[in-house]
Amino acid sequence: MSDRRRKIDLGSSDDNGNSKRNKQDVNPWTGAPYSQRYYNILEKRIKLPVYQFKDELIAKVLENQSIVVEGETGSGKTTQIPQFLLEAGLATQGETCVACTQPRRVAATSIAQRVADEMDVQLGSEVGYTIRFEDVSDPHTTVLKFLTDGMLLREAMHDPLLMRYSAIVLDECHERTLATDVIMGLLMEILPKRKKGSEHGELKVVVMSATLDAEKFQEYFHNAPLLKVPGRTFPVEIFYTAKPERNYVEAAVRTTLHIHQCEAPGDILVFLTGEQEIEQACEELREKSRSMDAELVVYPLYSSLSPEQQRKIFSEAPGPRTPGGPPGRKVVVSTNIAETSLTIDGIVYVVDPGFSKQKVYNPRIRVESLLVSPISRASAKQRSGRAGRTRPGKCFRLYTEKSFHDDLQETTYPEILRSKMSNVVLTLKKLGIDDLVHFDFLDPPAPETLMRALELLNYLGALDDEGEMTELGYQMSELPLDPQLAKLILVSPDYGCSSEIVSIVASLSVPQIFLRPRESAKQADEAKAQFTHHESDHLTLLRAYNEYAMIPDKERKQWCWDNFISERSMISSVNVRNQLLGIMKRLDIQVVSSDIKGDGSFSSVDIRKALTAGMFMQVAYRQRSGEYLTVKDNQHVYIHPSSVVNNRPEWVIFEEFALTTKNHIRTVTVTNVDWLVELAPHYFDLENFPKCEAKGELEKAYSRIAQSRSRR
DNA sequence: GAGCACTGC
Repeated sequence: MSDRRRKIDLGSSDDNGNSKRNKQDVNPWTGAPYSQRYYNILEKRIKLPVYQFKDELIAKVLENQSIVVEGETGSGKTTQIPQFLLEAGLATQGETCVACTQPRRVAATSIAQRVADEMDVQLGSEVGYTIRFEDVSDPHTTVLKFLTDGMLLREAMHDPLLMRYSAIVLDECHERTLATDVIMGLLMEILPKRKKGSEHGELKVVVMSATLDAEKFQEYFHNAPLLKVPGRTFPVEIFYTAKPERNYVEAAVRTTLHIHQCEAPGDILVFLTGEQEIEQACEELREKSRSMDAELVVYPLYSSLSPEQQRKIFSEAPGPRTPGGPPGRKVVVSTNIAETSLTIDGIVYVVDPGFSKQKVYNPRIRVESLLVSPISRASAKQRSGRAGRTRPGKCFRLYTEKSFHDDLQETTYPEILRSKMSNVVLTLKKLGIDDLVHFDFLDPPAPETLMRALELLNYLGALDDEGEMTELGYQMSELPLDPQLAKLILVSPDYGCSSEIVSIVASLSVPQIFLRPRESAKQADEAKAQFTHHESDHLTLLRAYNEYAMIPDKERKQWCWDNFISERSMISSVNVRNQLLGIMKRLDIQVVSSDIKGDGSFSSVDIRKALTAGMFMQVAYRQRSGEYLTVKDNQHVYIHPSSVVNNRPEWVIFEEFALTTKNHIRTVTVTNVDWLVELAPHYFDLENFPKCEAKGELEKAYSRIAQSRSRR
């Protein structure tokens, strides 16, 4: 063992962590001597649990094409393992580099910065990152690159064997994001083509996961060896309720107040499922704690809060109300965002009612929706872990121990089993995967879900009847959008309004632009009324976008505030629009506008026609009874009350089908039956059409068109 | 007449 170790250990310090000032004091990547800061950080790095496993990891990586690393929080795996791969000699400056994927952008950027510091190099030169809108890396010098999993997938579309990489570290695999799952499937195709000694050179893969799934990953990667790295966290004592709770919000409030009164000092984190629930619980907590001896400061936390509101959760807990009195306490009431994306140090108590909102997909009616569902045991463990980051903590689970073991699933259903596949299928087709049925997914989606995706892509013209990708399909795959929106962009020049359509599409790809805080709902509605175009929510969005774009930069913040418009969303829609324009230029798609006067005016008819040409699969028709039915699927739907379209038109196209108390269609635009049969006759082919009132109207439209043609 | 968990390109 020791012999082999010496050969591969290229370490820059001895085993005691004492860096000897010798020739190894020169940074091999830059040729410059190491700074004092490097040695200071090195001392801490050596103490990380993962450091003990450095030689073992390097040996395993050199011997195997894939390995699995199971490491708990606090092990240091994310920052150290990519560096160990560099020490193993896997990267060659200017030729190949090591990639490390992250599910979230902030993680990719902040870890890159940390590792650049540890390696004593400039961020963007030897160590870099790539996320959407931002590439801080250099093909000539970068040897280690952090990137989002979605970004690696994009890169693969133009580099199908991932030739620029010699090793790929997939981090946070246990989260099973859609992109991570697709990349893993893709690696199953790539790895046999990039074995040791092959013409393309070897590609190494390190799959990193926080426990639980390690065996499944090992088996999937053809019995890859496992390296287990312990974490470094504090013990968390778990409590269960004796009986099931009927109302979990009420139980969460009660438990929190109980902790506040009876437990030693330390902050509390409460998990609930959504904004409304959280605001309600916060109000009750404030109300009921007012008369208590110790102060309780309550912060809500969910993603649609502004960054400054989110930052408040990091403020210190308050002191005693009166000198010598009991110290105050902080409680954060949060969605799942605090389970993975946001870490709050100093949490000692966690209250876990055991629910979260999860996306579900119903392929039969082609609808994705959010459902409050029980969490998995893995999630429950992750939540309780949030109590032990700085010292020993306690977690109060508001369900019985029996329920934890018998009712909860082991792990959360991976996203790939809960999503529409249309975008994934388009991407895989672009990557040259022809046989989707036999594509080696870790968890294969339901065949019906894949069928739905193929059907949609065929109707959109992205795939021909043999399932081969068309020229249009190639262009669609280049656009980072859902296939329908991509199609919409590609047809829009035919209607002379691609400039407007890009603005609309950009506005649709960001979170809600029109804000409506409960306490000022009326003012918000009045503000939105200025932008209203009665035939269309899409055109209402366009008006808001156009006005925003015409305002000088320094007035925009105030304008957003005055008009109840989300500044964050507006800024990101401008970014998205610019990215889309860049891709359109590359694809040679014309940018034309119906705004002849240049004052932000537009042609409603042309734009609504373009929308109809792109979104013909999402149409609803008003029955004589007054109810709307979706065309073909015959689902009862209601126009969402937030829509500006309130005169109950006969035909509408819609962006989104939201299942809540009722089946709502949101973001709708008035269309008409003549356009439908003119623009999408292949979809409205009456031979394969369920009998319904809409069918009669379509028949009439077809004969009208036939008559006018014969008259001509 | 309303309730969009969270990411990502």
